[in-house]
Amino acid sequence: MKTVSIRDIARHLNLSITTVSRALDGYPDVSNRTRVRILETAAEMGYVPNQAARQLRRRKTDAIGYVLSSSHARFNDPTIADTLSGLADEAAVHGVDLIVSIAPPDSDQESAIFKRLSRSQKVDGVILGRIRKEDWRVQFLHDEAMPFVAFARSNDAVDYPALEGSYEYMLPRIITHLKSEGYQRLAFIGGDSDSVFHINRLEGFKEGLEANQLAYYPELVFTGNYASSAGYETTLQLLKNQPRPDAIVCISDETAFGVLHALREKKVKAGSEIGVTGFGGTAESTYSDPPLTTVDIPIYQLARQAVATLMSVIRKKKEIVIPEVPEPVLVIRQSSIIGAT
Amino acid sequence: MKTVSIRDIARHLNLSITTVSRALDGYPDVSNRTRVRILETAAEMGYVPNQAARQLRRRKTDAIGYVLSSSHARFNDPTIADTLSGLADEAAVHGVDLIVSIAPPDSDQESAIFKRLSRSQKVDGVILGRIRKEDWRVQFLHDEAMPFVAFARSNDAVDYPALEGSYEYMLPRIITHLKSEGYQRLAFIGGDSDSVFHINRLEGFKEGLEANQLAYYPELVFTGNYASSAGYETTLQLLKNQPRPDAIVCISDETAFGVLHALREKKVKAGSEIGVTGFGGTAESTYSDPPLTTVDIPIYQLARQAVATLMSVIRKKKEIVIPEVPEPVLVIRQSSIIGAT
DNA sequence: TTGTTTTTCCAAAACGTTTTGGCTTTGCAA
DNA sequence: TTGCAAAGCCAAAACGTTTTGGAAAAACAA
Repeated sequence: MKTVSIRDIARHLNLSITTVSRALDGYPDVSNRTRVRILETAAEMGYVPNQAARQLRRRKTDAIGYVLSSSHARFNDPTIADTLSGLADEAAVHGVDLIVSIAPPDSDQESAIFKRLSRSQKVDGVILGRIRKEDWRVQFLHDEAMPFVAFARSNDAVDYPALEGSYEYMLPRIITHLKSEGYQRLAFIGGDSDSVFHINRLEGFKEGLEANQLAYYPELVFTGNYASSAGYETTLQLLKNQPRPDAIVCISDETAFGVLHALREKKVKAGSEIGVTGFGGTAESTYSDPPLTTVDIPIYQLARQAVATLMSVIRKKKEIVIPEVPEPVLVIRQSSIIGAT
Repeated sequence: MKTVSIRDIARHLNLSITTVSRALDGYPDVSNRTRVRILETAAEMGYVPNQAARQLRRRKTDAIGYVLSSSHARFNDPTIADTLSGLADEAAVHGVDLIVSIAPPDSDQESAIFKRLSRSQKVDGVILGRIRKEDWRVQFLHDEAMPFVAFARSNDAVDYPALEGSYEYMLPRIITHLKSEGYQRLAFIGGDSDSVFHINRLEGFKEGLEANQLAYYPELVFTGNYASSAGYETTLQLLKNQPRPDAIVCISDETAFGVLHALREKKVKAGSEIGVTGFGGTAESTYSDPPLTTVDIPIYQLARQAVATLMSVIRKKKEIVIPEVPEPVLVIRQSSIIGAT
């Protein structure tokens, strides 16, 4: 905390603080000899620029924000680790800090956080996760002229950079696979009904059914919470009624784990009796019983790209190139194979 | 981004910026009438104090830092979600920001991050996770006089506030339970060998054996990575040799899941043939096959308490009270019951 | 030589707060 | 009336940078 400022270096070398500042910033109007002297003593004295002063003067913060939705976090969402690693890693690449907050979706806290983030100039930009169909955050940030990038696109009438992170086009592939295995009566367990992920993936589910000439049963479509509990409880319900579905398509791996557990408890064979698929490609999907058919989503990459895009918006690159998102992969395991043990 | 400053308010009301500042900060030397006027126009004009300016002047940042260890994150550690929610929630309570970075343990990046954090005055304090036996970070932060709190205590000769988050005393209880079930030959799959969690829990394991008059087999003790893969691979190894252990104690639930999967693959009945226990109490432990005996750790609470403690250090409370950490609970499920199906 | 350009440096202002050390004005007591 | 205290307000300095707009010195050109 014994902090050395640019002024100390200047005094120490009998130079002006202007020259020291400019030397450190690499301006050409300081001779090589003095530049070297300055760099050396700076290093030697352990100089690190004071962020607050720099921010105040430069009028930017070199920080970006990410607000976890707490429902999200509390349920131990496995994506959170990958997401944060990606965000933090890429932020480091660009030399900016990552400020993480947490709030329930559409809560007062959430709105307070976003107001503070933008108006008190805490961050240069924001990453938006868990996009809702109508998302007040995009309108707000747009109005505030605060740069942002989203993991998916909402329905708001605002043009903004968004990754296509819902991967709804993978659902038809899942369904084609299920049909080829002989499953016919498909259920769907989704997320909260206003999340874009849920809406898009449900849409993909319907399209998949249609493309495969399978019937759509509205009574077999459920909302959930991305967590195991939704899968577990919904499945218990589902098993009570006849006719049963013969396959359950889940919006997340976690949900699918809950389904598997319920089936096991009710002595229904996952795979041979009822097919189950997840979405996400968590490490545990390899180790479940039976191993889970899922879509392997490159969340870590996605997060990195979100930050990369945001930085190009902030730094006012001429055109924002939204980087290609790596293709997800359908991983077929025993949970969706009728001939499985 | 059209930002309104304290000066705007002053001009608008024909007052000095001093008065406005003092009114907003609640000083007594401003009349009630003007205070109200100021508060009203401030709200009306949407004033939010500029953080950088405030930090610069007040010489504190109202932010705390947390550095994820990336090996940690990449393996999809389930504790990360709870930890971060706890940190972020409690940070919000105290009105401070949480800055999250990521770096591999003992790497150059890690040292660069900590240097920047402390010297450029980005944060008022730091939370330390994944404590190592000899942890350079505690010496460093101590030398820099940067406040910090750790989730567990290292061996360094420095006095600092640390929670007792390794809960090694729960291991004897696990072992007593295992013994009472009739298991005798116990294996242990841990974490990285220099982490305090690993060391303490292994110690607890040994003590538990001794207390229960069970033999300690060094060849049955393994390091790992807290993730499923370690459990899976170690178990495959373990099953090749005779005599086998009849129970496997794991340092984390994830590790235990890997163990369960390996056992299933090799047609060994978890529970009746080989007992398995985890540590952590993840939601999935309820849903595994068989359900996993584990120790339910209040990670979220622990994280909150870490922040609370840190804030009391920062705010220079006379004495630092390290809050009581809620008691973990041993949850016994079928994975460690011999009579189980 | 004089004039011109280039190189190298710097004083001062600015960013938006907080804080110090007052200065007026008012009210009250003597 | 004077003296004094309290209440209410403010100018200016400070925090540590960056940036503007030169100025002095050196190098070069004529």
